[in-house]
Amino acid sequence: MSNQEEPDGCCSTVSAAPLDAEQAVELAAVFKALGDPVRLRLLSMIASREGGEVCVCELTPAFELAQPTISHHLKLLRQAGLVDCERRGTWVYYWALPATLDRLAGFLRTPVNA
Amino acid sequence: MSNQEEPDGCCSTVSAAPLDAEQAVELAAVFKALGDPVRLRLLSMIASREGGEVCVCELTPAFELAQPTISHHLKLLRQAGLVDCERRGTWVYYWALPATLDRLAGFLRTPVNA
DNA sequence: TCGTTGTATCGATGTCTGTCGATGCAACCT
DNA sequence: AGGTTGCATCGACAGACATCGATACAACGA
Repeated sequence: MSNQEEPDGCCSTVSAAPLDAEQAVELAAVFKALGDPVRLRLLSMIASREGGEVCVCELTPAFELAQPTISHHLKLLRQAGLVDCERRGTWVYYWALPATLDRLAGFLRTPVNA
Repeated sequence: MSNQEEPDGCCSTVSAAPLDAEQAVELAAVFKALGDPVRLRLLSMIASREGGEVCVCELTPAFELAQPTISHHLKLLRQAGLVDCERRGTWVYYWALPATLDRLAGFLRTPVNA
């Protein structure tokens, strides 16, 4: 099989071939989730945590924003497939989904001989 | 010097350390430019072009959108540092700026032993 | 110089988004 | 059971954004 672009579009890159409309909608939705400073900081705080998990009770006080606002941003990150969460007793823990990050990174990476 | 994070923040990654507010604003602005399907397709059409340059006259008819709308999206891509352009006679040519793409890709790339 | 073509800018408009206070739900503690 | 705490959802509102038609500007050709 060709190694330039997968038939199902799983490995296309920005500089390999023009994006079709459907793929563009999917990818843009994820990039849109990264297009806010608060969400970018939230994702970074989650992804850089040693144990891989962060309690919401640590994320909320890190911003000068109301608690519903942080919850809203976390929801958008979750809907974008960038993080996932689980309730454990009283607290809710979030962790990053590296597969989505790597997918975006692979899409943006330009060929070395560009 | 440490190779984990540069002191000026030029090489920080999402999973290396929590992003400070200022860096988050800068990066989010670029991601926001990618958070639209039309802009993502425009960038892909420009970055994947063999000669590296695309005439606007080729980009506009590829969408079912009015000409000012395409011009607006190209302006946003330019302001984000993702593309640049030059007028050459009657036509205007756009090309991608791989440095910005690579910066974003590097930011998103998670460590191999994550 | 005048008309034509390619592209950008302007102004308006409908929709989306970030933010908040109020409220609801889940889990814990006494 | 009742009170408390952590987090999500709801409804509202101001600001931002995508889109368009109209228009302006730049370059070319006759």
